[in-house]
Amino acid sequence: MHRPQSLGFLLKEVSRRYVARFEAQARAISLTLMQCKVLVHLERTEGASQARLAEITEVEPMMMVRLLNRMEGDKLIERRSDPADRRARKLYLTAKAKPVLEEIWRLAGLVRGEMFEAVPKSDREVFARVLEKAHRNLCALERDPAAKIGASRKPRNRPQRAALA
Amino acid sequence: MHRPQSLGFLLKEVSRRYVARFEAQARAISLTLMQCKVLVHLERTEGASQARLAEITEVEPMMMVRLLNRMEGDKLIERRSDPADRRARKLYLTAKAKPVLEEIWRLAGLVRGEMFEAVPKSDREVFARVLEKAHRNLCALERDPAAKIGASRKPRNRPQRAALA
DNA sequence: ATGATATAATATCACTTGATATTAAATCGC
DNA sequence: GCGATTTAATATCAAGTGATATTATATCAT
Repeated sequence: MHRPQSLGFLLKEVSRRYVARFEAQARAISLTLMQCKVLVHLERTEGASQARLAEITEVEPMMMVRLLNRMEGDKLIERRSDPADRRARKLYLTAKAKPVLEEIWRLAGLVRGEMFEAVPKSDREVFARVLEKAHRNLCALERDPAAKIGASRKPRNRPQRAALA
Repeated sequence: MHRPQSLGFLLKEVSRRYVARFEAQARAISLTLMQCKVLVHLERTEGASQARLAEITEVEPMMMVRLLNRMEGDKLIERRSDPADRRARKLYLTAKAKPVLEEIWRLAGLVRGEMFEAVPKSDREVFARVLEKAHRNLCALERDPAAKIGASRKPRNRPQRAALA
């Protein structure tokens, strides 16, 4: 247990455990981390369309539809039709969402504290800066067609059907 | 784009993009990151059972079955029955796996370099240390029943079926 | 030794997630 | 203005993933 491993494997593992921990704590408000993320971003962009919010939160549009369906049912958000674009729906938080947002921030701080237990402040700051830089680097690679990558399909985990050829 | 956000949200996002980038590069060898992780760990524990390898790699046993089914079909690993325990199957790398492992390490280094582009070495080291500490902290929380967490189910993203009551 | 319990591997099923298709309405080129 | 293209939201379907059940075998307590 705890043996050092490739940084990439570790990064994925820490992320997975962080999400699990956050969601364990967030069960009291019955929200997933993604739902919380959407609420947090929506607070700063009320009136945005689903497409805009999907872009900001880096969530697939179809996933956004599902998250919003759920949260609309929970009366946390409202979809109002946009008079300027009859395709779009403008998004708003409900009054019920306000205290939920406070709780989200409380939980975020709580779990961050648990994760960084015994990590000095200066190290946390370096960590945050590196993480932000890594994010920018990876985003740039995604947009940039520079790094040549083959065009084949993503590999599967399950055994492929035995090729009958 | 790139606006600062909660560290937890960011962590998940960076992890997701790292995995996507790694797997884009790994398409040439038709392996997912999880498959690579299993191979890497298996190299150091040849002869281990599936349960043992699942434990080491922090992969669910059922997922391990599926990964191994796939990789056995690809002739990267072998399952041999254990004479000392007729339930278990001991795992071994095939000759075909050796060059694949070298390629995995090459890709891991490549993508790490891309991710940490323009990040000074000392910051990378701090980042790695903090990540390892965060991992240990989160692992401890999982085992430890200390932090009281409710017993309800994980919330769903999809709208729950309208309760007919 | 023998029944009770635990463990290894796997099957099954339900739920999640991602890719693609669909539909309606906007915008663009002319 | 009008057809071609793009975009917003959503539906549909296939594949991934996790929880639990299953089966065979091992271990433990007596």
